[in-house]
Amino acid sequence: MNDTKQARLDRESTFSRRTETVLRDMILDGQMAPGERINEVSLSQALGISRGPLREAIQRLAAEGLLTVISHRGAFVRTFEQYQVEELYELRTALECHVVRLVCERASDEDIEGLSDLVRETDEMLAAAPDSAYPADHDLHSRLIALSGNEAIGRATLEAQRQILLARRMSAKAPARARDALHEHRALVKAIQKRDADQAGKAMAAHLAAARRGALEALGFTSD
Amino acid sequence: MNDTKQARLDRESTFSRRTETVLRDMILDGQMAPGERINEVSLSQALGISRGPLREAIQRLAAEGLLTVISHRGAFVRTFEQYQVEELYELRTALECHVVRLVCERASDEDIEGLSDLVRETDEMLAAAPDSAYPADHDLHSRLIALSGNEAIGRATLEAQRQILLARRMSAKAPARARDALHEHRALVKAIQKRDADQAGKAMAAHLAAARRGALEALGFTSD
DNA sequence: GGGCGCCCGTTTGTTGACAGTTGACATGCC
DNA sequence: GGCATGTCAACTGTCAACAAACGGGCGCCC
Repeated sequence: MNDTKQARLDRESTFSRRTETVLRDMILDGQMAPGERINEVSLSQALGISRGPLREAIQRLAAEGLLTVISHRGAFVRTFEQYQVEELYELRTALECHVVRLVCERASDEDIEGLSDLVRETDEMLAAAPDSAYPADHDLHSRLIALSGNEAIGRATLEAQRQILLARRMSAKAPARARDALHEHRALVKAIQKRDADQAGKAMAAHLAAARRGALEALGFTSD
Repeated sequence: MNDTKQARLDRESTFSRRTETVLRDMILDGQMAPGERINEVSLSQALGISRGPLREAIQRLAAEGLLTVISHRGAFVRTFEQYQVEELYELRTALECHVVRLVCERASDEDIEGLSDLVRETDEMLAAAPDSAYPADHDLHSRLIALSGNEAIGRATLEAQRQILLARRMSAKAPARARDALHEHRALVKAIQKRDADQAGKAMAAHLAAARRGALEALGFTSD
């Protein structure tokens, strides 16, 4: 058994920790609607644990920005105003534009080759099933962050991405942006291959701006 | 009683919440050394509460990156490797360089005038007491973040700043960088007054790079 | 003498119960 | 009819006790 697995088991070896990931998945999967209140008694019973570990998990998810806790009233799945969604995309822009600059400076040629492989694979998958959602496990963004090698930026970005994912749960419709996103990704990778940090940063900013427009539109917010 | 105060009272109206801020202050004030373990029983007794609320506060501070919780072993005041400190400064660079660009684009002339007033006041205070520490309540960085008007970026930056503050607790010596920082701040504000986003971003990057060097040196790490 | 395994005190993880607060409903008054 | 007040059930905040896990110390075996 390798260390990573051991460490993961250790990290999950407690009700509180396991509940945290279960709850997070429930929130992000849409099993709990934004604004919905968490009833500690019934949820803890449903999960087969007591209120203590559940409350601890709630505290962590609140610190992560997925729950809003109000004293003596309870924990609610977080809702987002338009300005908050815009702020989150701006946060991602700040972080991920810096990430691609770092990748341009630091990544090996093989790693960058892997990026274009990734885009090509996604292209083929999308050609085979044109209306499918963008395959999450082939996510270019997480790959880029991994290549940047900065765990702190990685955590911050992941948090912002999750909050955006939750915000989009407020709308039923998911805009079919897969093809557009793919084109933007291709342009982004092309800039990285040239190791042109400025151009790569602009490509990322443009990509995120387009994603933001799509999100705001899906949420019924007036996109400027 | 104004709303802000009411909201703050509400937010602090519970042992768990109050303990969170008390504990955070204890950690950042240096009352608890990095690496030190928190004994839940003795600390809860010292605070006059039970272990439940204390544990909840610990969970939130762990999510904030100030504590490290290891299953069945306890919560420890976080320690930092050199690479982690470097990552944090890189994170701040990504965030705060974006912040100053936003300020250049969005801040009013009066707000920018306020920035130079701030630098001037700090200058005078530093001239009166040359060896004093950099006055925290006149912190230019938080002012800039406030002017950017982005709460999400603000929270992320605050978290990074606090982690750096904690990391520096691992070293006794605080480098006397106040005068240098002031000069860098002045250059930064000058660029903002010209609303030159590129130059302001570069000034912020240079300022943070200098701060990073100072921090790494104080921590006894080999600065590259 | 050194290494291995067991045991026990200490500390954390979890539970169930109690107390205080909130929001909603019903009642009474203007 | 509308508004203020009182009451009540439901829920959260807190506590104290129980159970499991960890690690240090001891003795035993080689």
